[in-house]
Amino acid sequence: MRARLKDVAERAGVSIKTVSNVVNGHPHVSAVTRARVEAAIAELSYRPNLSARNLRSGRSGVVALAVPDLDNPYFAELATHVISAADRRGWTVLVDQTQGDPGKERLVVGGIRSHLIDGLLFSPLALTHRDLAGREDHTPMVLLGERVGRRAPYDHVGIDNVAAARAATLHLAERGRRRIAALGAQRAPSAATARLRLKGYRQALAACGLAADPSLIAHAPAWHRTGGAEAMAALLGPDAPDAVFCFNDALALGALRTLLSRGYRVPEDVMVMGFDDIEDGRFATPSLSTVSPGKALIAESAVSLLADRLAGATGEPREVRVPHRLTPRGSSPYGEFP
Amino acid sequence: MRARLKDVAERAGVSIKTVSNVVNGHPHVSAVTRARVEAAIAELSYRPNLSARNLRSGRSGVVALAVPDLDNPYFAELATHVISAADRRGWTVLVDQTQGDPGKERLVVGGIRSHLIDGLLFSPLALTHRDLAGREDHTPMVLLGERVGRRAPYDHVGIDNVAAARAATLHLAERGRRRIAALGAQRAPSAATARLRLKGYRQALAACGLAADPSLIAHAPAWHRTGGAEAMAALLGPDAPDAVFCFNDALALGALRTLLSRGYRVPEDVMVMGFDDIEDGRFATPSLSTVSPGKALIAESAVSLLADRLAGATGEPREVRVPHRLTPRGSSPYGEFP
DNA sequence: GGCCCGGTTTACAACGCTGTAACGACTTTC
DNA sequence: GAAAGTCGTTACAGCGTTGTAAACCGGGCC
Repeated sequence: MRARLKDVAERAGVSIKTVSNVVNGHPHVSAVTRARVEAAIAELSYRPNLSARNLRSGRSGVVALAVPDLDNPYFAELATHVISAADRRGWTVLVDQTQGDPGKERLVVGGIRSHLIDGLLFSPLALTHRDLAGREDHTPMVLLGERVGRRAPYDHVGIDNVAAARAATLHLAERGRRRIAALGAQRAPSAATARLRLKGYRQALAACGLAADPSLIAHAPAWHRTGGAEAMAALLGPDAPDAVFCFNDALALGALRTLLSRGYRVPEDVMVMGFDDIEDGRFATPSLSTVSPGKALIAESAVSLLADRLAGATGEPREVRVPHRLTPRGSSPYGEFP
Repeated sequence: MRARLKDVAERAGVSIKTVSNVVNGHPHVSAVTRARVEAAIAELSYRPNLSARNLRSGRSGVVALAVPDLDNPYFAELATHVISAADRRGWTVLVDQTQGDPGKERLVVGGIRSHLIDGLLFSPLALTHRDLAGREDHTPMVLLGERVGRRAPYDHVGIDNVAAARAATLHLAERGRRRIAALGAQRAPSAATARLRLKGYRQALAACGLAADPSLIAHAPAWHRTGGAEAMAALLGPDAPDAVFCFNDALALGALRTLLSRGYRVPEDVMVMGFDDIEDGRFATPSLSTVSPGKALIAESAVSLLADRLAGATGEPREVRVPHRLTPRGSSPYGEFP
């Protein structure tokens, strides 16, 4: 059987509480006693029982990260950063996959694991502010990605999607492209990110005096490669675009594949721009231009906001805007084309 | 404050234990009482305190999954399957990233979270059987990937790497290639997977009567895209290979990039074969031929083995070999080339 | 009517830990 | 030399839950 405080105490010839004090690094323990206790701890290879500690203290040292899907490289990369940031604070991360399913998302915010976790980092996909408004669980929560409703009383970390999408579109226009398509529009009421990126795209067109041709807007119900490949196919034809701004990198990689397999040259015939800066894009051929959202900083900010709440901060919900960066690569290069 | 059993009991006018019985679905609770208790539970939106339950029962319902890095698409995809498989059994998954660091790996198997988790699924990278042999923690553990040492007393799930590598190499030889390179060899004593795949490669060459040219074996200290790109560059030159078997898909995608950017045609000049069947490979141009290791089945088997141990199974360590499949795609197609 | 039996409900203790308060021994201060 | 403080250590209670064992209650049987 595993050793308990009691066993260590008996072995060291002190009281249980003294062992507890040593374990927790309390002051007012004499050097001699401390040494004896530490020896006993080592001999029995004692480890604190976290369940008991949690029960007593109400804290578990575990935070949950709920994302749609770790298959998605963006979330996988975000998760590594969150785990690192949490680790730096001595926390462990428990990962929930919601699959973007409203039911599962509701379970997560409803506190399905509430007694196990101290806080929740949640990247919602399907839930609207309505769902969050009625939240009964009181575990601190920080929202990642798009803000869900203007009034949701939760800390939020995200980027300025409108500005980023505008910059990405302008980047294509600056390279002389006139028929710039947008790929990844969505109709669902919860698709806030898609709406904002489309808005930025339209602002950029307007700023350049380019007409907003509705046939250049391609919808994609899900933002993965297959959807990008299909949506790109729908854009091609007699009036094919000369550039396409995809609302994320997965869509862009799918689009790239369709373009190349149909004999289009990238970037010469069609420039491609993504969003997210996932590792794969860097190694595509040609390498994928993209918007880099600073994932490490997003993760760090989110964990930091949560840390404040766990430390008892009660003020107004805070809004963190993490800066983004345009990262031009081979699919939209500077310079001349033949 | 959050409701406890006691609060529900008072509201329903019964004892604490009766509420506990209802919550746990015990028999011998009258329909009337059950209904009253359930109403009270709903009104107070009671949720069991998992810490207390764990303390009492010694079970947490949490299993840990320790992988080198979620950034790596192979592990990200594996993680999604593990999380799903665990979810089906009502378990939650806590993810640890070891970064392939021996120190962190040792912490994980040493039981750093032992009181928090019921079991451990561990995909070792750096640890050898020596490290595992002295394991003191008694949390059930199942090893994923390469077997660490022949005698480690742990259940293990993996694929037949030698056979898979042999099949992949033969596949290239069958398409008429004679100078087939291997990319991803490693010298570290812990690099069991690399050794086995190299062995399969050599067996295939021998079976075809092809000479084993040492200059065709490229080393890569880490199996990511950058390493693949660099190793591929080292293989090129006057005696460039006409096919390359990469020990995983990330290496292959890096190699692909080097080949294309240097003007080689794939598959005409050089065929490329990967290993792992990650999503990215499917969307590369050309799409990447690979070995599919059945990740869903690996995850399911591992969770199932762990479930048996948690249920008290004590027999000999079990060895599960999950079948693999050769998945030819554009980078090594059937048919003729100009 | 008393007794036993089965289903239903309950009191109690314990899981391992830590905050509180109090204790004893020793030092400092007037 | 007595009072006041300081330091190191301890006893105790309680966090919310569940297993155990015992109490309770009504119906069927002798």
